[in-house]
Amino acid sequence: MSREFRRAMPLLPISMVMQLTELTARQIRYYEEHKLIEPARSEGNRRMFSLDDVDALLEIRELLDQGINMAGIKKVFDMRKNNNYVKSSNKMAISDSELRSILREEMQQAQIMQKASIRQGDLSRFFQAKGE
DNA sequence: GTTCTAACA
DNA sequence: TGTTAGTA
Repeated sequence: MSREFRRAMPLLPISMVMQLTELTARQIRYYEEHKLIEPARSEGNRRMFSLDDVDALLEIRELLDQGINMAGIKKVFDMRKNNNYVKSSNKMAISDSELRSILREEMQQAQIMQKASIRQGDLSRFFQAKGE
């Protein structure tokens, strides 16, 4: 119980988190707006991040690198919350089945809006992988 | 000097 | 998202 307590303990200023995650302050604050993380606040209203926050941020960046957008990332996080994700040994940022699930919905939405929403990350490979 | 919010490019 | 303005 002590370990988890410390992981949730707010102690890092945004500058540290920026270096640890390679994310800009703008992005970190933006993700907070979208409830992907909820850092504590110091008396001076300064954000105080816990190791859990950094962990979440690292995963967000992981998904970002894979070409997933905010909407997709939100879905992944919601899925974890609802499915009560395995948090002990599973360090995978995201499973293939999950990824495809997200991607499928993204594709449908993109078609509906007649506007590609996630073309940046060469997502086609996840759908052509059948023949491979 | 660092971080915050808000807002505009 | 980047960046900037005006603060705390």
